[in-house]
Amino acid sequence: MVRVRFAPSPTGPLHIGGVRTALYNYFFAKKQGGKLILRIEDTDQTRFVEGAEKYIQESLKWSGIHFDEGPNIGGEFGPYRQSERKELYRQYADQLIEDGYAYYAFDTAEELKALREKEEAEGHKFQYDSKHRKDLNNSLTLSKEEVEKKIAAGENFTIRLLVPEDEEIVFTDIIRGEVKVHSSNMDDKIIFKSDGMPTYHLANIVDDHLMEITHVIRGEEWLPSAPLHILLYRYLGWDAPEFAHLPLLLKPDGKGKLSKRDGDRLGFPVFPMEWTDPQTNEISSGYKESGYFPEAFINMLAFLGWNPGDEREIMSMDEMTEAFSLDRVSKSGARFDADKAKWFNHEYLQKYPMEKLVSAFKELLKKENIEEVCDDYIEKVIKAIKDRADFVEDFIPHGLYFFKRPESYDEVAVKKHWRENSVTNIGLIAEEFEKCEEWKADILENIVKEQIEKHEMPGGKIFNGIRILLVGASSGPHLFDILEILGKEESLIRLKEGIANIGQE
RNA sequence: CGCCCGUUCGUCUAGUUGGCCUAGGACGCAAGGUUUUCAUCCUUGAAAUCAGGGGUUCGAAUCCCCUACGGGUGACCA
Repeated sequence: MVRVRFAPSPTGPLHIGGVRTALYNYFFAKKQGGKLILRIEDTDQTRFVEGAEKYIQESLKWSGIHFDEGPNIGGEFGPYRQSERKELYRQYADQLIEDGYAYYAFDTAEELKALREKEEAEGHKFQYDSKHRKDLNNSLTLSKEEVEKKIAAGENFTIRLLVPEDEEIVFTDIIRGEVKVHSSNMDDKIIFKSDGMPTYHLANIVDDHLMEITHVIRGEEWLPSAPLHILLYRYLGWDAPEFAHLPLLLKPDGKGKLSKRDGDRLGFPVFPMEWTDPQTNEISSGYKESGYFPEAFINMLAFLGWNPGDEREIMSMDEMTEAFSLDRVSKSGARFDADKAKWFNHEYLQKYPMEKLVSAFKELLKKENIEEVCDDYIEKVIKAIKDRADFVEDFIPHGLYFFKRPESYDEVAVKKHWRENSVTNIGLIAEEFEKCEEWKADILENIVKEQIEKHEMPGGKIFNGIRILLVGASSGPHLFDILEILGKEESLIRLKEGIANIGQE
């Protein structure tokens, strides 16, 4: 049975790169009939952010990524918050010390910082590794008695992994193939902090093992520490899971991975939902609030680094799950494209259930103080305008005139299309409209065309003139569809009022 | 700077067992059409000498090596 996990740290809002990682884990688990676990990695108390965990859970839920186990869900392998598993980790660190794979280190953070700065000033780099550990303050250099004394005296200590001096660490990444790192390039990472908490590295390995995780699918930024994790599994005597390191999501412009700042700078959301920073009250926009459908958002995100291998692009969660495979994930980072994101939403909007669109549009109209419009009418309007909308919110700029007579007429359009004889010509057409018994688009079209021919009117100016009177601008769907939807009475009022208004100018 | 990972149209990518690739699709862009608008729709087009250079081979985007460039990482953070 395949078991995978998504393990975010609640240090702020989850950004879309994280959502994508969760998504691929979800696809992988569902495809294999396995389980998806949510684990909160909150071993750093200093970076705790109020509301972040709740935000993460809600965002994932909105995105349609559902977990089989996790905090607030439960499961046999809980608790699923590392802060609640605190007591578990120490024994494994102790076991590593006993087996000679780890050691106590008494150097303070300040001492190490000073050392690092001094070495760097001289042009060297400092690493707590096989070269330096014998000169530092730890249980490898101190006598057993001294170590015991220090610990008994309550002196702060950390536990570091004893990395072998000369060994090639090799592992296979599902996406990248064989990855090799020489141990001489690795440092003796702290696995247990002086505050009594494990570091990510230890907690991660212990939990993945205890929770019987079979595949670790995470971002590429973890690739450099994977050899360390391999070592940890080996020293603890456990089988390592398989690894897959996902390519990063890059900034739309320039260089580097997508970051929090990019969204506001370039005008698109970097987060699934809106987030208010509890410290600064700074607001970061979200896909949800920007009008994206979760289905479109997820579809767009999935295609940043993966594709089904055929030419499908619009795919449901189920279709993508069915088609998903880790060996179809690309190796290189994907640059986020805001235009394509909009396109995805546009495609979903076209197929969205009409009754949902109607109620969403109704909400928007309410804000414009337009109420008590029947659903039938709203539906007709949506059908006429939705193909040119990317978001439900676009219905307002594209369709408000169906509910509200124009209060002014676009100057540029009037100048371009309104002629002195427009008053007479459109007046004639309006008279013919009065006689019309069956108010249908094609019939109205015939009436207009007959009149144009009969009186040798300039066609383009007539069409556009009528459009301006009805809409207030020279845009919108087919003219005769507008007339039909508006209905005879309203159309005639707009024509007459409009002729009076513009004609006087 | 060290180590690791990567490099096909502006962007996302197809191409994964070398020949069907004079490199395909999508977004975006441009032009034309829908003898009326338009932010829709349709058609067409421009757009990658497959980072560069060496090999291997009858044949390489696909295999190997080098270089360049890009990215990640280098905390008692995850």
